[in-house]
Amino acid sequence: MIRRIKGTLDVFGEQACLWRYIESTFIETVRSFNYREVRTPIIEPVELFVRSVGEETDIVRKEMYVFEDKGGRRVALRPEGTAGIVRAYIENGMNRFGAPQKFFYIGAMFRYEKPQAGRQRQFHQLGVEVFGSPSPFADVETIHIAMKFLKNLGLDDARLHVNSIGCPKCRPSYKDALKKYYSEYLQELCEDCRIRYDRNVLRLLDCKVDSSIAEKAPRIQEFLCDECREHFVKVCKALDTLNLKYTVDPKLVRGLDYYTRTTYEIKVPYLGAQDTLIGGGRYDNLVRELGGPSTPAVGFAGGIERIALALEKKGIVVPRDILIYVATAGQDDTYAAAITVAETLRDRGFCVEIDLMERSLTSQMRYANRAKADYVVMVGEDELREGKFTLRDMKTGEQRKLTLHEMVEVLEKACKPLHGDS
RNA sequence: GUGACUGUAGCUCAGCUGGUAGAGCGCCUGACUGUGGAUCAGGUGGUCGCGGGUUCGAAUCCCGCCAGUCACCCCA
Repeated sequence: MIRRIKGTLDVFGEQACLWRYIESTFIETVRSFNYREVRTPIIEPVELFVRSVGEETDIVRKEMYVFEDKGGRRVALRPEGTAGIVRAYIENGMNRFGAPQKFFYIGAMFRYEKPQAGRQRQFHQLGVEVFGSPSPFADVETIHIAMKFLKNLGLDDARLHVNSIGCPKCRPSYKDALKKYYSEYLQELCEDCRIRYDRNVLRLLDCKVDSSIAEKAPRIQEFLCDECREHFVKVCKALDTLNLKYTVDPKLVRGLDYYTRTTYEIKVPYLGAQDTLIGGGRYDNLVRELGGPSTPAVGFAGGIERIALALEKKGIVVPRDILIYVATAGQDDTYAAAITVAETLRDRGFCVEIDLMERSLTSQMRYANRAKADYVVMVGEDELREGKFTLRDMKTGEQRKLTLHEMVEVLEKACKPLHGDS
């Protein structure tokens, strides 16, 4: 038996419905803010990620799928979405359309990691990117979208954590201060932390082995330059205006090098170690660093698998279409009539199933019940003779004989509350 | 990449100290020659994750591999 590659997922049935529900809720939400879709390639030059995500990050150092194509090009499966979109923005000269430019995307990402629940090698992200606005209102709009999206899904218990990690002007002085502080504790640090000390000082803050040293470490807020501090204050104020609850988390450091100023994460308290549903932040220098015009930007990415897990954990179910099963009882001529009935109902927008197994009426009823059909229409000899069909409400067991026209009317009336008002 | 645990029917699991497999649920059919959910009867279903070793004999013991789960690393 050929089996799927480690860390990949086959998704179908109920679960696929859940994914589609997540995606369509996301699209609905971003459309209401007038964001436009962007689709970029899954394969990109390795160099793109080395220069954007960062040479020293784990993503680039050990998690990237890299190969050489037949033309000798060094190719990577994208480990995240932002880099490709920034590349596309520059390559297509999107800045000529003015600012801001607001995009959303949905797609597969790849990272070679040890899989566990909520962490796949092929995983799926949805996200937004805003180009051209240096304003804290842009940061907050992306957060607003993220929170509203989760709320629309029913995840109103998601918790927002925000921080500012400064800019190239003020961050170095903070890093120096951290190094100075930690240099006195080098002996007490865990093995990983000694590596972090040299490679990425900021990461020392969220060590899980021993947090007591980090507790007393200098806080970045005290090192922010005036511009960064003001920016952060405005972000917090705007969040208050929108009534979005948040926690300022000075230890919130993100793993990608391109972030400046605002960083944020949205977590849910019941998913174990993989509890971050959405992560994002501002990246004011990335467009320029990749060769484009100096363009501030901000965005987030959310993990579809994790959001799906959260919804499952909370027992949130996807609203289902009304299902009508057309059952045949009798000979071949009833089947012909049943098809016509089914098709008429489909043309009216209903979701209609008909027997494909040539089973007995009893079996068809069993099937309809199992498929959670809301109504069964029975088409048999009697119905053909009378020109009226039997409509059975599977919930109440009530049934009546109706002409096709009457049946459509009854069903449309009955389904209206479930389809919403229109 | 590191550590720990797990892997028996579609699903949840039982199978004691080695004697080549069971239950519940599900699914199919019937009781019910035009009616689902309840009940009853029958039926379908498994190279015991894969490979090797020990043994007269392995689902059971040993080793390796694969996959999953949990934590770390990191992140969505």
